[in-house]
Order: sequence, then structure tokens, then C-alpha cells
Amino acid sequence: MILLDYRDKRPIYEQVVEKLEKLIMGGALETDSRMPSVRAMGMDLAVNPNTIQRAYNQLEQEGYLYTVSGRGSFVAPESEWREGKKKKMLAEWRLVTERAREAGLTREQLAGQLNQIYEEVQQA
Amino acid sequence: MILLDYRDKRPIYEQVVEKLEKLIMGGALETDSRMPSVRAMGMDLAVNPNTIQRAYNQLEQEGYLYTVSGRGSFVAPESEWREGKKKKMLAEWRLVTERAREAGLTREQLAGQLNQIYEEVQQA
Amino acid sequence: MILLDYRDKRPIYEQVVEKLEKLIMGGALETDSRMPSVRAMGMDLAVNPNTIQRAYNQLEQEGYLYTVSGRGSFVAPESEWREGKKKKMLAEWRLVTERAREAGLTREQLAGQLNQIYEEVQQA
Amino acid sequence: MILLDYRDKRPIYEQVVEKLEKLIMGGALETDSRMPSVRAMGMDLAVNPNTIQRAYNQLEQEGYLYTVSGRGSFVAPESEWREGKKKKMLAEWRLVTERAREAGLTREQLAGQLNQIYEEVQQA
DNA sequence: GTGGTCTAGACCACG
DNA sequence: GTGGTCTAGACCACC
Repeated sequence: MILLDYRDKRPIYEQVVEKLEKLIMGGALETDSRMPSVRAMGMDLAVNPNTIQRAYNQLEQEGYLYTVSGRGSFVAPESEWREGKKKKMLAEWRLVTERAREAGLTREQLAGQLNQIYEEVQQA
Repeated sequence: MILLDYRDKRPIYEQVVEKLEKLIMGGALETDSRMPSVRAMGMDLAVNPNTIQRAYNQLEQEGYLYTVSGRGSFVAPESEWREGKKKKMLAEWRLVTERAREAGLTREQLAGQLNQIYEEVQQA
Repeated sequence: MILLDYRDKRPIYEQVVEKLEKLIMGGALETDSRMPSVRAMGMDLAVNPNTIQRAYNQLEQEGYLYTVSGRGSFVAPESEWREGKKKKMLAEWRLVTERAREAGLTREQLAGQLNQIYEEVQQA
Repeated sequence: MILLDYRDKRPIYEQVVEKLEKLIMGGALETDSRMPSVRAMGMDLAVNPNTIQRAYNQLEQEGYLYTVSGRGSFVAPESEWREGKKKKMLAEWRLVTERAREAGLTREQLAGQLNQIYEEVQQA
């Protein structure tokens, strides 16, 4: 389900967060369904449960999960995180785009890439 | 000239690298002009000279500076780094744009932002 | 395993890099096997851990190692460095050969040496 | 006559040595002709006379020059340095060739390059 | 425990 | 004085 890349420079918990974010965003995990316990997922990924706990905490903070004491963590409804995520992504995208412009990339080049990226998914 | 943000989680030397990259890319530093000595800039930023040296080393590796031992570090001509930088930026920009698409941002939204970012600079 | 030559004018970290390059190139270190920690190898060679870290960093940059913060450094698969190394070596070899020609060495002399060098290893 | 590359990592005096070696080896400087004084050549290259002195010293040690106290430095006859130079070059060439072999370059590749390098000069 | 960063202070070659 | 290297010792995040 999740594959870790140990050669990645980022901490493990961040990779777990990223993968789970994608799964939730992509609709692969149903709203209000129960997430595996930190211990179970820790076993599964051959990783310390603390690391999973940390990932869950961050996901909860970002609105992807909600926790019921003593019951576990559950997938939050899209409304909880959709807008926040969009805002964050847009801010990051603007930053990177500005740096791209400073590096000498033209508007035309980026516009071309943009079309390409959105067409790829259209075909799929 | 350079302001450090000690609350930033990135290492100091990386912040220095980033700021100097921008200055050089923006043409603020003339080709072949001498950079401040590692000691001088260390004093200036209230930072250990070794930290500055690390930044200078990275900048040299990326082609922004060239160093003459015992004489100082100098700004490299644009031809040394321009193409490499463009390639790296384009790759990064594609990654972020793909993630933006996955987060639900539409092509129209991004295209609008793109125009806005490039118009800003046109006015300046 | 590694012997340092303190009379050598090259920096220690470079000597370490060179020796480890040879070990990895020669296949003496298995892919994905863990390198000694910087502290351990520092103790071993009676050298500051920072010096070893510098060597590891350079090896990582050249593609011989990959590092997982908090876990250790590991031997990268051959595919990571083989081609780059070949190119660099060929360039260096051409330079030295041209200088040998200028010094008056004949093509026949060098060709003879060449055969000798490659036969040595054939016997082994 | 001599062009210094300030971006070269090697010390200046070494560059001067190298260039003068080539000139003498190539026969551009007549045997027993007088070299410019260290002061004159220092002026010429916009370099400290000490640096030139150091280069002359090394050239003398390698047999390319001989010094007559109070008269100056003179170009030594070829017999003085030819054999020593060949030996040194051959040793260096063997080292680099062995490293090339270790890096995975084949005998055929190097033999091909060898022919190419010697043919270039034949045409000239 | 690991690697990553930083500091303070030292010595060296070079020019 | 400059960059380059090295040491000893410190603190941090991650696991």
C-alpha cells in the first residue's frame, strides 16, 4: 500500500504523511473509515510506531484525519481539508513560479508545460 | 545586504546560498567582482567564517562563483550557471505544478496566476 | 582497512574519499551495505568525525553513497556512479596522455605499457 | 607569451612552471639563452617577483634552467632534463592508466584514444 | 545511536 | 590577509 524510500532526504514521517495525503485526496480512503492503528501500520512499514503517530498527528492538524479517544483515527470528510490544501498549494506554486521566472524561464515555456501537465491527466 | 532568519529551519549556510544566488541571478553582482572574504561576511552576519565558507563552496560547485585560494572568491560569468539553473528550476516547477493539479487547482486558475506573476515584473 | 599518509600533501578527507572510491569500485563493499558511522570511522583512523563526514558528503555527491539521516550511510548501486566515473576518467587519461606525448614518449612505448597494465590484472 | 588562468585551482607559480616547461620542451627557448629576470617577468605577468623566483627555483631543480650567480637564469640543454622528464611522465601515465582500468575502461577504448591522440599531432 | 549543523580556535600555503 | 583544512566540543532532529 505504501512504499517508503529510505534514500529520500526527508524524514520518514513526512513521507508517510505525503502518501496518506495523496490516498485521501484521491478518494482511495473512504470518509469516516477507520485508519489502521499506529502499531499495525508501524509493523506493516517496518517502522517505529512513534513515527506513524507523528504522521497521524500532522494529518489530523491538517484536517485529513480526526481522532476519537480510545477508538482510533478516522478519515475526515473532504470539506475539512479541501480549501486549506488548495490555499497552501497555491501559495507554494506562486513561490516556485516566481523563482522560475527569476531563473529566466519565459511565460511561454511555463504555459506550454502547464498545458502538457493537464493534458496528461485528461487522457488517463 | 543579507538578512538571516534564525527561526527558519533550514541551515544558515543554505539561506546564505539562496540569497546570494538571487543577487547573482538578478545581476546585482558584477561578473568577476570580488565577494567579501569569508571572515568579513562572517563578521557582517554574526556567523562563523566556516559557515560562510560552506556557502561559498556550494555556490562555486553550482557555478555561481569561482575561488582563487589566497585571493578571494569572485562572481562567475552568467554562462557558467544559466543553463543548469534553468533545467533544475523547470524540473522543480513541473513537480509542484503536478501536485497543485492533484490538490484540485484548475488549469485556468494557474494560468491566471501565471499571467499575474509575469505582469508584475513587466511593470517594474 | 584504510591507511592514511600524513606526509601526503592532499587533505585527509580526500585521501579517505579516494580509498573508499576504490573499495566501492572494486566491489569490495556490497550494494546497500552500511558504512561505518562517521564517529566510528573517525575513531578508527584517529581523525575527527567531521573530517569523515566531509568525505562521506563528497562520496554521496559523486553517487557512491546514499545517506539516511539518523540511520547511516550506505553503498549505492553501481548504476549510480559507473557512467559518470568513466567519463571523468577518460577525460583525465586523455590529458595525461597528451602531456606524455609532448614529453617525448612514443606511441609504441605507451601501447606496450598499456598491454602490460591490462595483462597484470588478467593473471589475477 | 604566457597567459595565467586565475580560476585555476593550482598555485600561480605552478602554472608558470608548467608553461615554461612546455616552451622549453617545445624548443621555443634556445639552449643557453638568458631568461627574463624575475622582476621583469613579474611585471609582465602582473605577479609578485617571489612567485616567479619560486617557479625558476623549481625549474632549476628539474634541470630545465641553470643559474649563474649575479648573471641570471639560463635555459639548460635538453640532455639535462629529457630523461628525467620522460621517467616522471611515464610513472604518472601508468598510475592514471591503472585508475582508468579500475574505473572500467577497456584496453580497446584506451588503445583507440591513444591512436587518435598521436594522429592529431601527425597532421599538424 | 545516527547524521547534520554550527562555533571557536588553530595551522598551513599562497601571494 | 585570504581561502583551505582540521580539531574539539556542542546542540538538534530523527528513529
